[in-house]
Amino acid sequence: MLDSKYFRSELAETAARLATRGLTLDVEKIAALESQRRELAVTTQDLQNLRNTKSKSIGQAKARGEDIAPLLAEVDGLGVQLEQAKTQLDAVLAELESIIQTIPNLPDLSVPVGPDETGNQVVRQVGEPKHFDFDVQDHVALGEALAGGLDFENAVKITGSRFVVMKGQIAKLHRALAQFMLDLHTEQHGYTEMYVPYLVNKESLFGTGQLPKFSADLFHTQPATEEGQGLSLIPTAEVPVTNLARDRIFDLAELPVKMVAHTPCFRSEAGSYGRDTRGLIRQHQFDKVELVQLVQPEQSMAALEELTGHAEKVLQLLGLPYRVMLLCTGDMGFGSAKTYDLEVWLPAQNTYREISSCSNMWDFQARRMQARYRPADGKKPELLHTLNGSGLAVGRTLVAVLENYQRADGSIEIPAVLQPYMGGKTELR
RNA sequence: GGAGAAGUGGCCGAGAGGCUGAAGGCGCACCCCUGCUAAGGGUGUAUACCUCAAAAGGGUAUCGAGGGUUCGAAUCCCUCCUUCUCCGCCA
Repeated sequence: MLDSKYFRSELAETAARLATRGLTLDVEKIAALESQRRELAVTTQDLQNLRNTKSKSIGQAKARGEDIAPLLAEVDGLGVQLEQAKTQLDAVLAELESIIQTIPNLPDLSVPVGPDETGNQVVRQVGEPKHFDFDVQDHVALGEALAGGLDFENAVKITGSRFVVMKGQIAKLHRALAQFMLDLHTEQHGYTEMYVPYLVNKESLFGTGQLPKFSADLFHTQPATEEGQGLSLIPTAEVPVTNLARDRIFDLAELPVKMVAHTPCFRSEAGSYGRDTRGLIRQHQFDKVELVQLVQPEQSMAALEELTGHAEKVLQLLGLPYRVMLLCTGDMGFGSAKTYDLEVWLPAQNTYREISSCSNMWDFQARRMQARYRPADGKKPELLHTLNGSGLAVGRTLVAVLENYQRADGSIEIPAVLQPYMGGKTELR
């Protein structure tokens, strides 16, 4: 959520910056609501003040044993006036809230302006796409041919489309990838491993920005038990992990907080049917290792570079060619001020595909969550900055490993860093 | 799931319709005293918003959450949430 003070005082500037994201603000309407709010707030507070003062004098008069009837007469009607003012104020506040809650974050000034993904910039390209002297197969063909592999048919039977069953050595490779990532981030990059709930409440979804606007992208439980009522499956570990900071005030010494969690992610992807229907790329359920950092504001941009580097390290160690994209204003997510996407080379698609998205959310989520830190003893708490990034999406990493490490006979070489996690095995066949 | 008890500031803990944004203690910060240390004394110590050019000052809200009663609610009533104890069930 944007800072309402800044929002109201720099309405034109805000509107201009949001326009780069393709969003048109109804500036006049907002300004009108804002001045109404101001007026009604003052009226309400004045009435409350009057009521409090009168009530106090009634109390005092009563204590002295005086007749309070005339005082009560004075107060008569005050309650009704107050209630009216308050009702009006609440209505205006609710309208303003609903507007500001659905406004995305302001892009950082270093973000290129562009309409959609065509405006993204390649920041760097690491590793060279490997040359294959045979016809490459895609991960579906490779995975289904392996003994103990990817099984899409049975997933359809037991659940539906866009789910997968993994069996045997592929299931193990999938697990190995997640273990490898977790170990790397905890042992080399200083993150604390977290195990978190996969079902979250509305407050959490509001905190990270999924609600109220993106309810349709989520799976909501239609609960069999009362306990489950109103909970939703997490679309990313970012939700539970970042919300650990909700309603908290951190000491400066505690920052930065760096957390990593491996969780399944559930997305209904309502608008995306027809895209990537084949294979593991776009699933309703997938595993992801998520990095989250809570930092003081001055350090968030440096932290974004660091966090992106941590995600890149996974690709480097796996020997997967990739490139880093700086997303333009038109392609960024709702809460992000600046986002780098990592795109891994997929030989079968002959292109780079997103495998990680690393974002600096600035104070956008922190404001929704009231996640703060105390800059110094005795100083007022300030909003901290939150960052998150995939490190990496496990399913897509599996795709990348299968496709990039395939051999002419359909067997798969296991990258060296994964072999310890595979009981020393060097290949799948 | 059944039966009880409880949720107050950074923490502990009083308060049981008005004089309570909240006694007292601990902790913390600053100051004084003490040649060090220990002990002692003093002052201060929530958050958000509004008003004000800023500061000072003033105002409003907040005692788990939301409603209600009342001129007035931390205090009374209702609903919900959470925690604890005992029983049951379970991984």
